[in-house]
Amino acid sequence: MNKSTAEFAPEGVALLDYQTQRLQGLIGEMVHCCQDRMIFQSQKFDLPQAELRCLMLFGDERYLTVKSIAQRLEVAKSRVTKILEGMEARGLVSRTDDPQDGRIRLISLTPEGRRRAQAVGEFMREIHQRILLQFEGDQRLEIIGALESLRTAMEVVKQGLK
Amino acid sequence: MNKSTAEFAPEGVALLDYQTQRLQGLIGEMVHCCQDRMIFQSQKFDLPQAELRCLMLFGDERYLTVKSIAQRLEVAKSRVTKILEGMEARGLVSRTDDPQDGRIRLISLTPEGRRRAQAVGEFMREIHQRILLQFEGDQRLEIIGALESLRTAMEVVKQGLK
DNA sequence: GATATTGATTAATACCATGAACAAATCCAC
DNA sequence: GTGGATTTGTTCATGGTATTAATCAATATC
Repeated sequence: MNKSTAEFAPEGVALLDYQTQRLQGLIGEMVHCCQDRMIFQSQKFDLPQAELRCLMLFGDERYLTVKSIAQRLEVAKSRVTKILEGMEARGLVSRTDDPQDGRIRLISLTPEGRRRAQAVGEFMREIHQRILLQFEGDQRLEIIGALESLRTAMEVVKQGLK
Repeated sequence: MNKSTAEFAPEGVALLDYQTQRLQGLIGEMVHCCQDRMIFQSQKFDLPQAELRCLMLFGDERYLTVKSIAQRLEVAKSRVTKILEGMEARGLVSRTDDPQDGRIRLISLTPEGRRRAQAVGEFMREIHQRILLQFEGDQRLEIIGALESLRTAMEVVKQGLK
């Protein structure tokens, strides 16, 4: 690093502190931006955030159980019961009893639920594509690469917490 | 791009779709990681997330008002009243009447509040420094640069939504 | 067949957040 | 300076998010 730029680009410990603060700020802004987007989505599709998240779990899978939904959303089963209550009231999911196992309730999307899920998925894809399209091909690779490294580093630190 | 790697690195529209999905996934993982960290912090410092966020608003400033806190936290004033109620019960803030303007309540951190704020700030700095320290100097610059570009691109797209 | 386990629901509790209605203080215009 | 508008903060009703403990029915295990 060029020593003549010391006034603007700190060195040594000062540099690390500076970069740490910068990283903290940038991550905070990104997260904040994503949260705003989720609120926007929730309003645009007129669904509580939790129901939206639940809606997007049914990728190819025809049926899910309360337990599997709870695991994927990382919430308690009782929370899922509440969420499904709302979604059923909106006609997005239907519950049927498993003929093989009477304890299990099979949750599936209604046609309306599938339509909504597809619309939301398309919207999310659109958003992220628009972000990417602001960059040239090479820069896209760089950014994705950097993000991947960062994500891994963050998970490592998170594991260290536990 | 080398055509012989087409099986693993898609081209053209397929490449864009692939990168879009990748970006979406990575951003999602990062946000999720941050949210987990906030839950961890909340437990570690035995404070609700909203109170933690509020605690960190008092940087140098001696006094804040309910209104200014509401603006910074981007929540309704009535929410701030509730948050401060909790913080006061924990002995983190004190409210005094403004001698100049009887409508205004001046909110300030108690010594205990300042201690807590400092501890939380130190913890956050530590976390982000640990993330950075997993990279070499050059890579740190790259990642921060990429993150900055990405942040800006995300804000641009967000503005386009509105 | 008695007991343990599993899957789902219910109820109690707590946190996050908003909007409407309100009271008190201040501002401002005349 | 009095009267109306604005500003500041609180209270209240409501709704979304999420957990834990208790419970119940069905299944699995022995």
